[in-house]
Amino acid sequence: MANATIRDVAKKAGVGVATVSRVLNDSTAVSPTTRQKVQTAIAELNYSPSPIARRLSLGRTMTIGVIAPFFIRPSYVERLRGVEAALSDSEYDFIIYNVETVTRRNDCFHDVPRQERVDGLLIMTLTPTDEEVDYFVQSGMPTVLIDSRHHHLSHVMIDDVAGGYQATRHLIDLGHRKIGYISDLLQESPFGFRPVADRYEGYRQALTDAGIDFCPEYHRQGELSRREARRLAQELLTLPDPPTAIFAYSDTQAFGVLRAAQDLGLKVPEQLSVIGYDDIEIAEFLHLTTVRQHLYESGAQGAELLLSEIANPLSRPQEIVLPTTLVERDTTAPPLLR
Amino acid sequence: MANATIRDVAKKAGVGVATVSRVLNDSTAVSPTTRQKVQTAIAELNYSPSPIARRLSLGRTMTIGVIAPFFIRPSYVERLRGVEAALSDSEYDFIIYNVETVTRRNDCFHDVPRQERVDGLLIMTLTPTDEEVDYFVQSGMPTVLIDSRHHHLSHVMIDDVAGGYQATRHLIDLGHRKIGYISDLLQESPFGFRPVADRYEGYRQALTDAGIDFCPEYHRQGELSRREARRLAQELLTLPDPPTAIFAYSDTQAFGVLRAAQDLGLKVPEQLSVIGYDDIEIAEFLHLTTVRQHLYESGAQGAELLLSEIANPLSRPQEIVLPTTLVERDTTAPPLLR
DNA sequence: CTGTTAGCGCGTTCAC
DNA sequence: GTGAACGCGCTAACAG
Repeated sequence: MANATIRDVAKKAGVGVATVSRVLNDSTAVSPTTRQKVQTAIAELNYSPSPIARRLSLGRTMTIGVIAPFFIRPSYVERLRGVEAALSDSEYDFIIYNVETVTRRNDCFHDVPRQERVDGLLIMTLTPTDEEVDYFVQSGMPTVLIDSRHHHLSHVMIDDVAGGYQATRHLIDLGHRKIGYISDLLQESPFGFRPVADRYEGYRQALTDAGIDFCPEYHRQGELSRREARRLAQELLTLPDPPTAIFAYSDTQAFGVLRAAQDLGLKVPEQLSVIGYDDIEIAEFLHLTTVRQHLYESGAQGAELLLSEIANPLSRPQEIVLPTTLVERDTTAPPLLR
Repeated sequence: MANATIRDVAKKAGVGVATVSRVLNDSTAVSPTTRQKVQTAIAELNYSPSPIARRLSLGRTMTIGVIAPFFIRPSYVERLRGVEAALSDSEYDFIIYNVETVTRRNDCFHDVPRQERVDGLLIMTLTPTDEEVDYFVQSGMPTVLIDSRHHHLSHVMIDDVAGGYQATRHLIDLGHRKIGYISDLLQESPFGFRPVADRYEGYRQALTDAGIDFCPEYHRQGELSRREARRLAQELLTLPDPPTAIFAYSDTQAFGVLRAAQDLGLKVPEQLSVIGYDDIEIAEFLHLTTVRQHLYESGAQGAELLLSEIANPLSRPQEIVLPTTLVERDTTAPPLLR
């Protein structure tokens, strides 16, 4: 009973293979009676068409490739979930290319398009160079960027400038004037992460709009980890004139800040306000005020964008910008009066 | 420059397609000079064989399916990471089938094997029924279970009985006699999760071995969520004779217990010891004593088991049992003396 | 409406 | 050693 082919079905139903193919893809009209015959034959043989043969014949792989540094940060899982949901309704499978090194990144960008393994590419956070984008375009590979941006490619962005602004603004509205910012490394992001520069820009802008001078000493950068953030926060908080509030680039880093405050015996939010970014699951548990990104949506919308691009290859690059949401919890409050 | 085929290469090198195929798969001996010709032709044409055509011809899909409720619990991501690592060295791709409902579970179990989409199946935590296992076997589909068990299928298990025992034993060794257990729903696990029953068994066994009577009142079950665990812990802690220590089925639930203690003004670990299970990332941050599972390894070893099973279909089912590790942090201590 | 036939790109017998 | 021809299972013209 292993595997019936379309020919077996055709024979059993007493029709030609093309007819079977027709009822399978209901492309052309088929007379109700023959359709019926074919369908019962299919049922009796427990027939299921071979996707591989179908793909070869169609010249399409019916799968899309998702390239991302998935396992480095919790936020990717949420995005992936959105992708999965959007794709599970379609005929497309997806295969994951996990990137944890620059070498691997380059390999993926170079090999995946030419290997005819996928009909489209979904790239998360990683930003391809102009050269690489040209390569994608020339290969005729539909490509959508999520959480990254390029003018030749459709992309769905989270408005990180606005998010950074929103976080900073919240602190300002509470009355803070001395606002520290602990961010990911701005300069040497080997993968070229957009959000790092964007959130920083939002921070600066909010300061400027409120007439607050930017104090370089209040901006610390370090590897995205709790430990490093804790160290940086410690530096910040032991300054002669320490900030009364700290905005962290990510929730993970915000937790490091919280820890530093705890180490120094500073009460949050009374003596120090802390705001994070991402709204990962634990954030709620720890009552962290943060900025929520709509990660699931970004994945889902990116996948749908790609699907439509595959269906309609000539379309112009589209841009979707997703907003962020301020989630007020218990780690921010007005500063103590002097 | 889109896509050269094997025929183009053959023509350019002035040989037959079979020869090209031979150097591609270095199956049969090819004279060094012709091999050289072919290889330069391949390089000049930037040729890359079509995986799809290859698969059709080979009759193998070169992809394996991974079925799991991935996005429900953080621990699956770690397992998946192990799978990815093991598979990225091989020629196999993998497709994720995410299961969030019982319907979806049944669809996956039924459809995936017959659709000739995959050469092998990796099933995480979900336990197929005997009937379903028969179906897999009859379909000739190599299948490996991770974190689940069946005598007809190879599987890699985490020794949850030992883990439950270990957690409970740790509490006992500290001097506790009144030990509560907050678990996932034991009865109506629609997916048939093994670990639920196993950890419970470990808990009971440790109690018995220490000569402590099992107190049904101390065992509470509820949906695996922080909120529900918090509610259950509250019940436990407001008992006339409350437990001095609580073992939680998962770290997530342990956090709910911690919260309940906080609500009631109970100091941890002085007035209440809490131990979790999983050692998810936040556990370290919150200094939770817990039992670590080797999740990454379970994924990696499962994938390798499957690969070897695909290569050698006649092999007998194998069983791999991975140990657990007690991670002592700051939420457990001896009980207060009366 | 429906059957026949020619590919899709590659592996693989078979003769040479 | 090497090339020609067939087949994997399906779709898409092209005739009827």
